[in-house]
Amino acid sequence: MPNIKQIAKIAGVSVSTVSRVINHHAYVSEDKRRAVMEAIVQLNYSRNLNAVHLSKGTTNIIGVMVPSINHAYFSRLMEGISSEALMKDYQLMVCQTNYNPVSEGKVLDMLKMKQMDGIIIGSKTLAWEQIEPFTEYGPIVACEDAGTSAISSVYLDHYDCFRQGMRYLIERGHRQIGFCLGRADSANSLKRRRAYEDALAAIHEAVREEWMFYQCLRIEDGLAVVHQWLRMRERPTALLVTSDQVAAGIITEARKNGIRIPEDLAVIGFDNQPIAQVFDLTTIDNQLFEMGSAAFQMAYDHITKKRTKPENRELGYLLIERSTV
Amino acid sequence: MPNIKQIAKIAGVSVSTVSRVINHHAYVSEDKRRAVMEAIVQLNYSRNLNAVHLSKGTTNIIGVMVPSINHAYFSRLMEGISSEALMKDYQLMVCQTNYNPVSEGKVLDMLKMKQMDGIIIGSKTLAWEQIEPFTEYGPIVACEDAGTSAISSVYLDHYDCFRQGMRYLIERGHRQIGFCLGRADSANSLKRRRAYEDALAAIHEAVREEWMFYQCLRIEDGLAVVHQWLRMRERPTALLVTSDQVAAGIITEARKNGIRIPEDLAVIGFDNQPIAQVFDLTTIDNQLFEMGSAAFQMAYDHITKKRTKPENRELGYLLIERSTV
DNA sequence: TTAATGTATGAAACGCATTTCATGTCAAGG
DNA sequence: CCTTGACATGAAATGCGTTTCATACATTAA
Repeated sequence: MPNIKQIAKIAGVSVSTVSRVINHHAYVSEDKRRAVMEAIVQLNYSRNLNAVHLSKGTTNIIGVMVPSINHAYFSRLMEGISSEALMKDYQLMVCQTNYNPVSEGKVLDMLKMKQMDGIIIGSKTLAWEQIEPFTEYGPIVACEDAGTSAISSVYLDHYDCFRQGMRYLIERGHRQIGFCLGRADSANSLKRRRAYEDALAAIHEAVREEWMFYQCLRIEDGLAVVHQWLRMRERPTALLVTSDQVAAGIITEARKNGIRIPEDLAVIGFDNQPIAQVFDLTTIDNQLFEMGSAAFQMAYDHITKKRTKPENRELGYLLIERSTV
Repeated sequence: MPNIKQIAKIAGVSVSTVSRVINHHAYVSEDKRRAVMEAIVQLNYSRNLNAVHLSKGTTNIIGVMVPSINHAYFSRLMEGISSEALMKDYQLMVCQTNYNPVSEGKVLDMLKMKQMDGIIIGSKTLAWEQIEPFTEYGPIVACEDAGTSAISSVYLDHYDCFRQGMRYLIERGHRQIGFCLGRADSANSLKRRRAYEDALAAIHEAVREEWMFYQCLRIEDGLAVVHQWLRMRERPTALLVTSDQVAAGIITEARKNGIRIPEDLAVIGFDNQPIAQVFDLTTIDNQLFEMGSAAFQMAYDHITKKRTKPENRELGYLLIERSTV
């Protein structure tokens, strides 16, 4: 593989001049520029990016930490990140962690080892305090509320959001309400559960453990929810489901079992994914794509403007009224 | 940021010894090893991976070229790649191309510039001849039939596969059969169309342009198919749909319009994604996950064993009988 | 006892491009 | 005619870890 030195020799110039030509610096005479260009073509030369990265101290790579690559939520989020990264000529290093703390730690280490200029956290299991020290090595932007930590974040208020979903259901006469969440102990889930309990308290309804479904992450998880629902003596008349896919699974299985939507069971989804439109699903749009692109922009700004203090940006959400409530 | 030199100084050894300790080489006395380890902890040292990459000439990074990050097909494929990469301690650089030849070229360039050790092509628009020259810089594995080119590949016989779908429908009495494909001019689509035409010819049925739907990529694309179907005077009684998502969209919209599945319209999907299970959709499982992991393994083998001749591996497929035919 | 091995360690070369600093030329302004 | 700034170019330092080569001592086999 030819290097800059060989180009310099063939073109009859110094390596500095070659570098200037490659990087479009000013102050290179037309003759030499042409000579260099010709040498580059002649030797079929390409820069060794590892040398560039080492020399510059940056890589134009952003790490993306997600528990799973194959999940509608993260796919949409990554699409937002990617679209922005593409425009800024940044590459994405997608790191699947499976919520494994060791894997998550490895991603953080890669930032320290200068393999990437910054990290966007889609979701994680490590505590903020364990992540915080790494902000020293580059911007870390979380796509969830990072609270008072020194981590930047783009997020939405899931308490509010859930409250609004509850309000919407209650206004339409529902009092028997259940929910479907993902990880039981995640910060978001805890907030949602609190919103749920507060909303029920406000209408003097008791909280029932059996109406709370956890580990609802994928479309197929909707089936079990319906089967459990069918076995209950007292059933919720509405479900707040934090994933359109799960909601779609519920609706499909419900219809198969003769359950009318929304008469027998009202459903509100989350994310406003394409599947929600197809199912004519009432859902809360939480702007995942925008969250992804905002997260990238934030990381990018910190890298290029060398900002250090964390930034927090709250995004809005929007209840989309369709036919499942 | 501390470097290996400072560690060496503090530990009272040479940089070679530090490197040996870090890389777990033999022949380092216990005293020095400990001294080095202590210095590393003391200075909170981490290697600069860019220097490592430059020095070693490899990066342990595999590039993944996909048109879209947010698409069930590629998500599943990438999941397969990722699971294998995780085990081998490789990182994934996911490059979204939007089928833009310029973007695709950039990915290939990154291989040449040693930013990655190999490339897995999920799908592309460039011609094989344009890709071939880059195999010189590292293994390129395509997740589609690379024909007689010098590109390695993991693929399945989409002609056969489509023929089998057609046979299944014909055996069940269908003669009016249509299909839904993605890109009209992709190699796979052409093969499928050929299989379709051959199958119809075998039962002496004419080919009808209006029963061929293209650009069917996402769940929402199923709606338009149904609406067109409704407007036809003569309708196909069965559709071969090369995506479970699209099939699910079709089924959902069909049911909404009172079309009975499979009585009025039989549907076969492709991929055997979770959504197919939920919809109890008859589908052809083409082992996307396995394709992804096989592709990674192939790339990995070429990197580590420095093989050069291309390899081609055909995977099987399996028709999953469910209730939509 | 000698030759051959194994263990241990450091100096220096190597991978490659960027960037600062120094130097030099030439034209415009005073 | 001299100063100043724009233009042009190269030498050398810099970023950092890996690896080869040379060296030296301690064993072990012959």
